[in-house]
Amino acid sequence: MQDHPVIWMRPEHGTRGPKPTHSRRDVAAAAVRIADAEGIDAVSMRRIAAELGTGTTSLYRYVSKKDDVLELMGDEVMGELRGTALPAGWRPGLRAIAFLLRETALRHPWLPSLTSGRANHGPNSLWWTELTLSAFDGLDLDTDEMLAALGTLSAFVLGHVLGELGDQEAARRSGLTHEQWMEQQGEYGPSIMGSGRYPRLTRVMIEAETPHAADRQDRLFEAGLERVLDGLAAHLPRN
Amino acid sequence: MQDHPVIWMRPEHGTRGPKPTHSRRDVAAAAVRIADAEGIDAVSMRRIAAELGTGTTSLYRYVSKKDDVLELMGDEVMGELRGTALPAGWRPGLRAIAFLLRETALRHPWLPSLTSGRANHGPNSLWWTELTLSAFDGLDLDTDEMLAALGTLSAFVLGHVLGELGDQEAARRSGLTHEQWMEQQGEYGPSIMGSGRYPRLTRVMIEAETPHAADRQDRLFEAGLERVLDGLAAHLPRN
DNA sequence: GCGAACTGGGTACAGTGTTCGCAATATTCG
DNA sequence: CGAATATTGCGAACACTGTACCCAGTTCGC
Repeated sequence: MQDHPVIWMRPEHGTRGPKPTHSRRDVAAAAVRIADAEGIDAVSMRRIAAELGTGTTSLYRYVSKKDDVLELMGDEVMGELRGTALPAGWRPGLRAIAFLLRETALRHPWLPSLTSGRANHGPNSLWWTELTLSAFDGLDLDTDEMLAALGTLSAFVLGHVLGELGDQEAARRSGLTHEQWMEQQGEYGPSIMGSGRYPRLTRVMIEAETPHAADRQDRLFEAGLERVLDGLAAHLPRN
Repeated sequence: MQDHPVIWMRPEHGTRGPKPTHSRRDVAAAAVRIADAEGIDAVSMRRIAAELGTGTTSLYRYVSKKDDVLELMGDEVMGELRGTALPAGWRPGLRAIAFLLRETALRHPWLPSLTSGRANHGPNSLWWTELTLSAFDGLDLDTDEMLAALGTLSAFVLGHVLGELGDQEAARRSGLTHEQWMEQQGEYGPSIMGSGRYPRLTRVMIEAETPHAADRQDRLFEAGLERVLDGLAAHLPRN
């Protein structure tokens, strides 16, 4: 009989031997600290161990594979949302959910690409799921309708945030001005703007105003969110 | 004067020495083949070189870092869409775009997590961008409005597909029945369903019908997509 | 023909996740 | 109280990874 593959089903530690020096939360917190400061690629088992002042392979007493650490990290970050409450009404509730998710993602830019898709089953994540479901309290909706609405909303949020973070990284990795960006954009410099092969793209590159504005992504997110909520509204009760 | 950091701006090869044995497309195609068959983690420089029957470090004649290979892979896959045309009208056009993107992603499950966010500037990707922009032909829309609409749409598609693929992988990695899934779901087996701490989640786990249906994700995608399009419709011309 | 530019590829290095084994330690049982 | 047993910390070792460096061989422009 081997251990359960899901970390949350394994007891954190036995009752027999010496007390462990650290906890899973210590490991998670250390990993989050490293990822926030130096990026997700800096998170290695050796680096975490160094941060905790312990031996590298000692980590495998708390975790059975590196993926478990990532799972712990995801749930650790969701813990930051503990204590928040949702406003009344499904629309304000969903809006709040979307903003909270985006803020959390921007605070920990490594998070979305980490958990993208895969659901986390840690206690904080379960709590968060429970909270999001509470946005529909009192509407007596079909379970499937709720899941569909939440799925659509969080798909948009995840997708938007990934795009936003991708832009941030691209911009940071090669601090370019708008002109340089336009210059190097294409296949072969002139051939994109001049060749006439991409007339619409050329026009967009010339006319687009939004890339200049600092709050561009804020506005894009808000606008997109309202449209998604509009779309959901047609299939949900008035309230 | 060093080489340009963006691969598409570097000439594929010089004019002076011996003709290269392979091309960038060969490298890209080999990498795509490996990723399709064995997953993205199997794509290593040594593995690609073996697939091509060449020396490992010879690849660095075609590419200056592994990230370039990933960029090539992304553009290679977008080439599959060459030759498709969009139906008339913005709504059918956007719908077709969404379906094409999803189908491509499902055909190459490693793609979304690879390019998630970062824009690809290869020729095929530029062509695809041009095509998506053509969905708004004849509406004389503001550039920023077009970008906002396209951004919202593709955020939803990306987010949905990532979730769908995450589910697929989770299901495959531990072929569980619905009951087993429910059993092992929570923090500590009984404590999630029984503790009363997650009443809404408990209800969802019991009632949810969708996880059983084979075409569940198809229907979720279509439903979500229509809602997003509904939301966009409110801010776009009738046609 | 000669030199410059270019390609193929072997070697080497620093890093990675993870397995195994062993000494030290705490708890439980006889 | 021992003795058996479970558990922890951790060093050594292994099979990988990306890639910098070097050099020999090839081909083009002059």
